[in-house]
Amino acid sequence: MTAALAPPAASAPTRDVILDAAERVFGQSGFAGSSMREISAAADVAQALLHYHFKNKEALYREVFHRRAAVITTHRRARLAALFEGGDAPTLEAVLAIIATPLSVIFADNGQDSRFYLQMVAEVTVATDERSVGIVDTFYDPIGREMIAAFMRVVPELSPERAKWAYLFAIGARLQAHAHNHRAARLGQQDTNRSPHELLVPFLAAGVRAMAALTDAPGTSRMAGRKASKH
Amino acid sequence: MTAALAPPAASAPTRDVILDAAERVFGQSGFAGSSMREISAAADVAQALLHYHFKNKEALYREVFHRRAAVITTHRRARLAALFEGGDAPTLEAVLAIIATPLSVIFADNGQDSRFYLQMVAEVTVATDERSVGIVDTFYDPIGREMIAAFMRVVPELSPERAKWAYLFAIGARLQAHAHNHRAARLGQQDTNRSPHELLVPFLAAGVRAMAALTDAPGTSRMAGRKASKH
DNA sequence: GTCTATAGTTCGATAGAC
DNA sequence: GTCTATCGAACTATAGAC
Repeated sequence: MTAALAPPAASAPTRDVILDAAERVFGQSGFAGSSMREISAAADVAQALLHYHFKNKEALYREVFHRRAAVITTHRRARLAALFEGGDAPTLEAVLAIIATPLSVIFADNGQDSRFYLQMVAEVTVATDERSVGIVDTFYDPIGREMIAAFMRVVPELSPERAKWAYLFAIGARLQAHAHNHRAARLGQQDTNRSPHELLVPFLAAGVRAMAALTDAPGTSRMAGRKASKH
Repeated sequence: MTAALAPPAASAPTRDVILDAAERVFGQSGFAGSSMREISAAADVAQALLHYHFKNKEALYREVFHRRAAVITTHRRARLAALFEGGDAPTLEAVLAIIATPLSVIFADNGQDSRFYLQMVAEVTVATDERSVGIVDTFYDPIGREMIAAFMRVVPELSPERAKWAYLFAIGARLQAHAHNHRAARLGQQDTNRSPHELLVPFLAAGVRAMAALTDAPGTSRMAGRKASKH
């Protein structure tokens, strides 16, 4: 990797310095709660430089997502492909483990760098404004559809409708767990436990299987028999 | 209920008109993305009136939470008490159904009124800034602790640690499901299915039981009980 | 590419008439 | 209690020197 062959011939380092700072600030304060001034101060560059490298605030915001999501989607796609290219069917747990994989594993950092990005993901995932919906549609809908399809392949009894909800429940649980950890860390509370990734996968797997086993009648669950989770 | 005995002798109607508008605007655009001007326009009152009835923007924001959360917490507490006052132990499903109960049931509306409020809850629940954390601590931590305690009563094998994660997973899944529905409604997409409340409870119940049945997480036993981490 | 300076807008909050 | 009018601060974005 000689410096002469840097990606687009533009000054990549400064661009990334800005993106790093933007990720930190946006992650902590959200889109509307962050100012270009604050980001430029965090990046230790002039504010005008943000507009030189990126068109405006929203473009900068989107670029932070683009930089990370491209890597994440590639990673997840590769692991999905690896799971299904073998002869035998993978387990539901293996598919869920892809979603539950911490970003620190994907980006090989100590978790500090990708932490704020996950806050940004959480914001756009629960928000319903146009900007947020557009970002999710662009960067996370494609891999989301592939995950839902994978759910149906490893649990054939799962209807498309329920597979969709399974995915949404999984994303929600994962982001909430992260927010809680992030919050605890921010408050300086010592985390008595490790992150709940070991709990998340079994939790979600059992939930998905239960949904697949549900008969259609709503409200008649009565006791929802405990027969056989086939594991 | 004669009008003469209205709650605090202050002009309650106008206050509520403002709170309704604030809920709508805050729910759609978040705290930082909403302006007092926009809220006053939505309420069709002068902007100065917002500052007369509420000290400032943040106080107005908190008051929206206060108005709703008081009712929600009372409702959940009553249902928890009703569950446990009987002689026999309630099911996990019954406890989870309290969390999954739509706000439209609690407030007896058609779901339009409380929809934006749930967006506000989602925002502060995933965010980690001081304002959001403070609101969750004030309005949702108490009932959250009671819910976690209830989990442990109906599933005695559940450790406090895992009960906490179960609660967080449940909240995350519920809010994510709402955001998806809200988003679909905003985009004018017809919802082919009903809200996933019938799916949510069995999903969560199976997940919680699976967590309770887990032997100590694989590969974690070694880390347990070491002295304070040096960080 | 990076800076300083600033134009033009919007914001939260207040003063004061009624 | 409710309004109009406005202040001062903060914001995004751009112009232009280097």
